Amino acid sequence: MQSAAIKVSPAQIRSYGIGVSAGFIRPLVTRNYLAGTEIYAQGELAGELYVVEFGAVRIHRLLADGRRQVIAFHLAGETFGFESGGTRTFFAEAITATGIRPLGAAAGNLGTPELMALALRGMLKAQEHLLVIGRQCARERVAAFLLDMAERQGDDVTIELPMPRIDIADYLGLTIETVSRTFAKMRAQGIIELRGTRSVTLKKRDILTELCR
Amino acid sequence: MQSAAIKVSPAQIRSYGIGVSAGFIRPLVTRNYLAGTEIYAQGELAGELYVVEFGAVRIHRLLADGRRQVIAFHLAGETFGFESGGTRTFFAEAITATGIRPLGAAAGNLGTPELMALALRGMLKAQEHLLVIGRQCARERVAAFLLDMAERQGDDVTIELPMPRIDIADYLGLTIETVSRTFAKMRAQGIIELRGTRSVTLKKRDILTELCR
DNA sequence: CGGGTGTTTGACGTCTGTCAAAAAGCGTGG
DNA sequence: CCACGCTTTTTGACAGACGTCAAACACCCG
Repeated sequence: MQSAAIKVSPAQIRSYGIGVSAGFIRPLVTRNYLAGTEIYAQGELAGELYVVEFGAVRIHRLLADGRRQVIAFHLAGETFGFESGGTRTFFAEAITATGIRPLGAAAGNLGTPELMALALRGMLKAQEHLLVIGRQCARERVAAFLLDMAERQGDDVTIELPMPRIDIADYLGLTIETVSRTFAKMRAQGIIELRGTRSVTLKKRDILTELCR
Repeated sequence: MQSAAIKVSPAQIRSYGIGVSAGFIRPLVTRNYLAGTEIYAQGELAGELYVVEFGAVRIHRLLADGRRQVIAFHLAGETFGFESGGTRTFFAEAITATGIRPLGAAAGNLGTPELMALALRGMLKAQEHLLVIGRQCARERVAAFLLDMAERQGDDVTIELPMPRIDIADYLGLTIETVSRTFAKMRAQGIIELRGTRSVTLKKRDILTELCR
């Protein structure tokens, strides 16, 4: 369980403990997933919406020959699981050790205005991502990704990437090699700093911003 | 007005007539737009949702240097104008002579379950389009586009493309030249037939389907 | 201190983009 | 109804960014 690629807080450990030990018949509030495990699969009956308690989730889809597109990443506090129709259209997997909490609402029913807003926000994100993937070069795509991750982590200068390079590549419509080379070039130019492979410090945010115009 | 690139039915002419001649103070039910005119612009205050009565609408976004991504096309009967937040995130333009009818609902408020379903459907479409743009080659993208257009036109063998090549290119994340070459190759292989530039007959739908796996 | 996964780097190929010009459509006007 | 001119589309030649294949390297965990 501690094989998670990211540090686990005491609260998260506690959550794990509950999930593992307690034997209630009613489902536990938080469900826990190990790194790399499936939350739901394409084709399944659409279930509920979820909030990420800790960890990170990737939503993706596959082509017949294995090509993969990561549709979205979801970090702590974010909601996922919206569907249009009765079945799951995508796969959802835990990237690192992850806890999620089911919302009362079903995937296709937006009961409250808050949920509607979240659904519309999800649509917007997907549509904006279309511009990135459809019309920007590798360097610009990586810049957009880094800025997006930074914004979702409180606009800190140093950000943690919970996902491996291959996920970033599949999210940006690139190959792992291109992502790696782009990171390397940005580092060489002093735009970013890499501490290990999952930690990035944005040294020249203005240049990254400029790349996303 | 007859400069529209697509034939205009008597009902459409009638609608135009009303729009042009009547001087009511209350807004007319159907609003008419000439080919190429703006329906709303990025940055505007988000208004209402619209249903396309006839014609076709493109939703798009621009980068600073003019690169453009077409997010979606909307044909007769389809609803557009969803927004997440108070302002328009994209441009909406009439492709051909187009009539749209405002729904009562505002862009950010999904009053009814029907509207929620439409919003979720829009999200799904955008997410599926991510896979096409992010992971498929030119040939596969064009195949996906043709099948999508066919499905939305009653799965007829012959489909009408209301948009010029440049819109298709910007929708698929390609250049106009690549789209043209891909069409040419498909025609040479007997997969499609082109009658004029806006009319396509799908001769071997199975091959197109196979390309989208 | 290894072994395995994940990442980086290198060499090379190719698909798509770019630039340019010809051809085809389409609307206008004679 | 046909000729003209503009726009859109097609075609061609060439270039470049990114993908592919392969190997070295780093990191993580036992």
